Amino acid sequence: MGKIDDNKKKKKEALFNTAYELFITKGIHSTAISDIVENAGVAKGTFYLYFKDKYDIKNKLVIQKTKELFNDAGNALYTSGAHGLEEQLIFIIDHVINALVENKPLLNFISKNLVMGALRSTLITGEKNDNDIYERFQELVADDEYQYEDIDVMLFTIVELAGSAAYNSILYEEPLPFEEYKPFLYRSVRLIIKSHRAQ
Amino acid sequence: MGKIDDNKKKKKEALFNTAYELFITKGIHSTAISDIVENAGVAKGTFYLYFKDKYDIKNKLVIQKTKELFNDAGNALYTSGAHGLEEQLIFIIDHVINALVENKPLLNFISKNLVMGALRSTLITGEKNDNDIYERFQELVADDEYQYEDIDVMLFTIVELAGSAAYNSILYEEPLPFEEYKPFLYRSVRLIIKSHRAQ
Amino acid sequence: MGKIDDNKKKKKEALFNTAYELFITKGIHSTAISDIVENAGVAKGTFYLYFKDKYDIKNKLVIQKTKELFNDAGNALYTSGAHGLEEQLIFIIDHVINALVENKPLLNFISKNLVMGALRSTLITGEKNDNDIYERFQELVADDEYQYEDIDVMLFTIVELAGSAAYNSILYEEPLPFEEYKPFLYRSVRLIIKSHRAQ
Amino acid sequence: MGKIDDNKKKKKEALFNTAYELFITKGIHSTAISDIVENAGVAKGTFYLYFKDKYDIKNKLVIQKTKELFNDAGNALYTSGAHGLEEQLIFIIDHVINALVENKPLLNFISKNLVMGALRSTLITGEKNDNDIYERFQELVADDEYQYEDIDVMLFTIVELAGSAAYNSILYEEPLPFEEYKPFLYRSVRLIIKSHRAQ
DNA sequence: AATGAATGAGGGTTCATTCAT
DNA sequence: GATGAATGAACCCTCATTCAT
Repeated sequence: MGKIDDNKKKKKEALFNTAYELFITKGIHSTAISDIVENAGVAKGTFYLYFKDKYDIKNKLVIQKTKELFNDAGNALYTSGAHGLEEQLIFIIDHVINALVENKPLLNFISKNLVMGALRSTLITGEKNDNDIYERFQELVADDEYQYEDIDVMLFTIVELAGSAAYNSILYEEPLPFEEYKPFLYRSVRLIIKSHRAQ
Repeated sequence: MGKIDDNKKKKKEALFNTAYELFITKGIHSTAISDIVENAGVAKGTFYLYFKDKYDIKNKLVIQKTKELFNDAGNALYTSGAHGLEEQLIFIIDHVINALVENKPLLNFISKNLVMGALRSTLITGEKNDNDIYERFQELVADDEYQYEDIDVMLFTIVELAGSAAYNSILYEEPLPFEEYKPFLYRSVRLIIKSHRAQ
Repeated sequence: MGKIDDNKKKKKEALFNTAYELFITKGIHSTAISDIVENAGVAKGTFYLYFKDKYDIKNKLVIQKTKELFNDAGNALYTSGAHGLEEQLIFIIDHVINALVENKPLLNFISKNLVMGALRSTLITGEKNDNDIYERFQELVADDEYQYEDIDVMLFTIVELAGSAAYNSILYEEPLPFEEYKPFLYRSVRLIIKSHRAQ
Repeated sequence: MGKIDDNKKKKKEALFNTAYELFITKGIHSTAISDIVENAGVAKGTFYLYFKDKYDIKNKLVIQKTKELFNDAGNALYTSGAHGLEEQLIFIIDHVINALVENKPLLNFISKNLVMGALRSTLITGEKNDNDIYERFQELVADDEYQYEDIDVMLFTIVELAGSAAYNSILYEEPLPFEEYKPFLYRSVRLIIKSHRAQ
């Protein structure tokens, strides 16, 4: 029983990892399901036991990878000594973006997809995840010395701006190489945060 | 001669228009080149006389449609009575977004692609277009009572934020239906503009 | 023991019923064994304990359903007051066809398959079934005031004609809607019966 | 132009012939489209230029072969010296059935499908075919010394009975080998014909 | 320049069957 | 006997691209 379930998990994991590797190496379009199963060492039919089609596994990967990025940032926050919501959000954004600077294929993969959706997906799926970044955000906001209004709007705006701008800046150096654009981006982020403080 | 050129232009135009219609109706993925040529009333081989492949025509369409959106906004600005860069940029953004609210398939099509890139593409292609929105921006900035620094950065940041946020808000009502999100978005845009004023 | 046998019978029955339901709803071609076992609530491997493959269960169903049709007609005959072989055979044919008119999916399913074969299958399988329609036919013939020659040929000819003609007439209204074709069909059937009377 | 059209016809013909050969050799179910195109010496895609799918080509083959059978019988009728509708129809039925006795795979292929439908399909498609068997029937009826009522019904009934009965009798010797069943069948056919004479 | 028949590699998907548990 | 995860051959069909006309 445990054995079978273990095996199932292992196969799904193998497909997941292999698909990710191929997606970022060859691109989604050029990755065939047959590529995935071959590299994962499972039969073709097995793929369809776990995923509906190529876009199903892609979406699940985007969500997983996005969460990992933010969870890593959340974990790093503990030892960072960042104080106050503003510094903490900047720290998280910065941590995520730095990871993407180091991993451009990943940036290209998650592209501008689903960023905020991915973060909220835990709530939607209902899976309890005590490392959950979305809940962490709420706590950070609650713990700040200031009161904030429309927290979801604030987070959404920051994440969309950072994601969209970083994507172009990192991958295409547009309008500037990211290192040069960074101060502008963070200045905007800080303004957005401040604008959500209850007066 | 002029007639032949006319005919050539007509065929290219037909392919362009047909492709757009199909892309927003059926989606890019589900639109085959054979669909395009059939509906355009030209032969399959003809497609390849004018475009490299499906993605070539797609990219050109995204650029064209983006420019149209901004040019329309730019034209409306003349009769709007909006004064000052802040009001003028808000007017343009608002005009573009309203058009997208009314045309969600178009929003879905240009999605988050190439927004800024499309605007700057005139410079890249070198085609002189005296209606050019990018130049218009420069003029608006120059004419304002304030001085601005890092104008490209400012425009980029605004356009990326507005594009990315509007996309989610209009199509998925995430985090709020657009009408409710709008005040927040415009508040952020104004902050970004102000932050680029030379002190 | 009886319980186990009961359980076995129940599973086989469940597969049988489910397969029939799916065959007439989705068609044989579009019904997969996985559909059958899923709906029957048994495991895939269990199917193979009872049937060789999809066509095995299909054939058995056609035979069963055909017999049910004729047995129902035979039972109704008791209370019908039909006298003489001619009226009795017409009664049976009419009863069967009426049932098919009311159940076109069933007509489509048994189609033109195996009609006579199904009726004689009892003899082949050797299963004793005291309600057996084929034996009933023999009795009806024996009890008639006339003597008949080549009884099997007569029954075969009637059943093939009625089955084949009714199929087209009911399902496709070809060459006429069945209600209009019926008098012609029954006239022919009566002629065939009469032609088998020993002169 | 003529060359291209010639070529098209040749390819379609090749597919048609090859499919027929394979259908009667291996069976429809076991014949893959890839088998057909391979043997026909054309590319896979070419198949779909001419036929929707396997069942499209099958249906067209059944119609074609059925027509050929009846047209051959119709042609033989000219030199047969058969006089009167009764003899003529018996001649045609007999000619067709003899051909099927000699070609059991063909009998198995057209099975009980579409018999009457195939004969009437010319009328439906509107293709003018001066050899058309359905029109020939009308003429034979018109030329007979008797008047007939409900001619379509008569032809339909005869063809369905003959087709259905011959199928079982020839292929399965059920209820008798065909040579022995034949007299019974033809007796029934004659009765049906006579029953349609205007009194 | 324009055509459109032909190509055939390649993709996605299904599903009967097996077999370790 | 019963299970159901895994298999992988098989199949259908699409479609970008070519090229003779």
